[in-house]
Amino acid sequence: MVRPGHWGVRARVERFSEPVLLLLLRERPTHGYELLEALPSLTGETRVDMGNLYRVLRGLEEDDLVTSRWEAGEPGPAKRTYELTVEGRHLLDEWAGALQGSRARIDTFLDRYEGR
Amino acid sequence: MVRPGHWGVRARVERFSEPVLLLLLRERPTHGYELLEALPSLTGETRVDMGNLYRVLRGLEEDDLVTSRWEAGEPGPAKRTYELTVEGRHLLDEWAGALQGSRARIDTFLDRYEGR
DNA sequence: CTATAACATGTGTCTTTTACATATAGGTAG
DNA sequence: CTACCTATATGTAAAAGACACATGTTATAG
Repeated sequence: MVRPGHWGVRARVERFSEPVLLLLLRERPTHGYELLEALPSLTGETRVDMGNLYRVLRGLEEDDLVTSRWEAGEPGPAKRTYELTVEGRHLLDEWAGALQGSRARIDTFLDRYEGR
Repeated sequence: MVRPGHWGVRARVERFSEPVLLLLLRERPTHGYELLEALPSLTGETRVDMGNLYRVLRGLEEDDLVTSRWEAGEPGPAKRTYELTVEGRHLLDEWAGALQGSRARIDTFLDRYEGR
């Protein structure tokens, strides 16, 4: 991030992929690789780290925020399909509220920035 | 963060204290402790880590984004007053642009969230 | 005059989060 | 057979953040 003489600036929300995953899973059950491809359009990142993505998904499952099942009968490698639970839905709601607060703080910053 | 059975949700922008510092310093030269007290109103955090704050300030100075001088002649402990440089001003501009993008992504997320 | 508190700047270190690299395996196209 | 895409996963390093403590100045309360 800090290359000599240059401070890269990205302004990302911490752990933003988590609420994005929950949102995508609220729309329909989805498997990891498909989520991996859908994430960039929402996160704005060119690529998403797959290793961490799968870890987040299993972490969510450990806390019963999602459930998973192996998808059988389809061609290609086995897919683990994730589905949002009621608790997961609640967490998404919490994230939405927190993100509204985050947006408000960014607005405050930008208003003050544009003040001159 | 992950207490058993509860996923805390904070939705903070990564390294947000950095652009906030730059913004405050654009308004006027300020010393560390004063910045420490001014930060919470802009970051939304109840408290700001002083250790990391001073480290960020010295990091900014290393890259010539701010300059500092010891304030003499005043009562009380010596104060190191920081002042924004032209490069620092440019970095602030970069942050402002990046934060606009960040806000746009949050808006996209919330629109899709409120979609049902 | 002494203890306490507020001001002010800093270091040390652990945990959490993110980044980068690699492993494994089924299926398809050339 | 080889290369590539799909799909899931582990190992580990680096960056960012959290928590604890050290040091010195000055003002105020007892």
